[in-house]
Amino acid sequence: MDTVRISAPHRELLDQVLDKWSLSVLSELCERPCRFNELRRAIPQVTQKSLTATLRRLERNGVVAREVVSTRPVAVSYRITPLGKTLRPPVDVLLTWAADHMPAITRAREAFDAPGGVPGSDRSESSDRSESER
Amino acid sequence: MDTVRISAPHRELLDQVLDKWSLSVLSELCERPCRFNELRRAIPQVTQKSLTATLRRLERNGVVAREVVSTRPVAVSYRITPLGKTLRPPVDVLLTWAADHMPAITRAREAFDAPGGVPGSDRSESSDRSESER
DNA sequence: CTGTATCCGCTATGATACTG
DNA sequence: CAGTATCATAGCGGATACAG
Repeated sequence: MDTVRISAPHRELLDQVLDKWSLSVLSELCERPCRFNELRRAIPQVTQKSLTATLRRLERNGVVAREVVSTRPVAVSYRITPLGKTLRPPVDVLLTWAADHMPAITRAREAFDAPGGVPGSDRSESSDRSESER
Repeated sequence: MDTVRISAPHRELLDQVLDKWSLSVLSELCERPCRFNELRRAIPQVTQKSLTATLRRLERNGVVAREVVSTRPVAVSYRITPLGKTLRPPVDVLLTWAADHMPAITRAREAFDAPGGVPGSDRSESSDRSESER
């Protein structure tokens, strides 16, 4: 009844901000401003290309700011913006959720991926699940 | 300074639960259990294939339950699980954030995508910034 | 009704090389 | 250091056909 009903624009927005690497980057920049390569080191799995793309997207959405220092060689620093900071609590809530329920999720996955030995875990017919769950 | 530091497993988990259609589906199932085609109607943009995939993934992660009623033709009902319900507050916070900051984001995007007429909006050199980080 | 199976094109992503 | 350019590949989403 309550709960904000999701709309297309909302989904699109969250797609931009909560994509594959955004959370990691945001989480990192919330701690301190970072240079490009600092971010790479902090998030080893991301490729240069994807990191660049992510930073651009975040910059475009106004949550991250890019600063170029004209030294030689140039130094570029990324930092969270005020708007970006407002994203912190929601993200934090999310990460907390993830941390809290990780075990349950893992269990659910294992049950689902069950080697087939477990009866009742079958995904076909089962007129109704009156079975004493859990 | 604190903020939960994101880890690979967390990111992977959120990728599964917060993907393109998950929020829409979850948001729908939070309201009431739904049949497959009810969901399709509720989320017109999703294709059958993607909806199936999304439901499977959510089911695997234990946030959605699938119930098959052996009528003829069969009826399948999806509902949110207790675990799935715990996802509600975080998601709600997120959607609220999106709603609240949508205007700011839109403005940021327009500034970024600037037709090139606006000086200073250029993404290259901006020599200032004395620099001294940590 | 509720899917599974295919083909297909687009995009995202990774690996690698090159530039200012 | 901080990217851009390019190529190759993987996976997703769309459309369509078919099945229990």
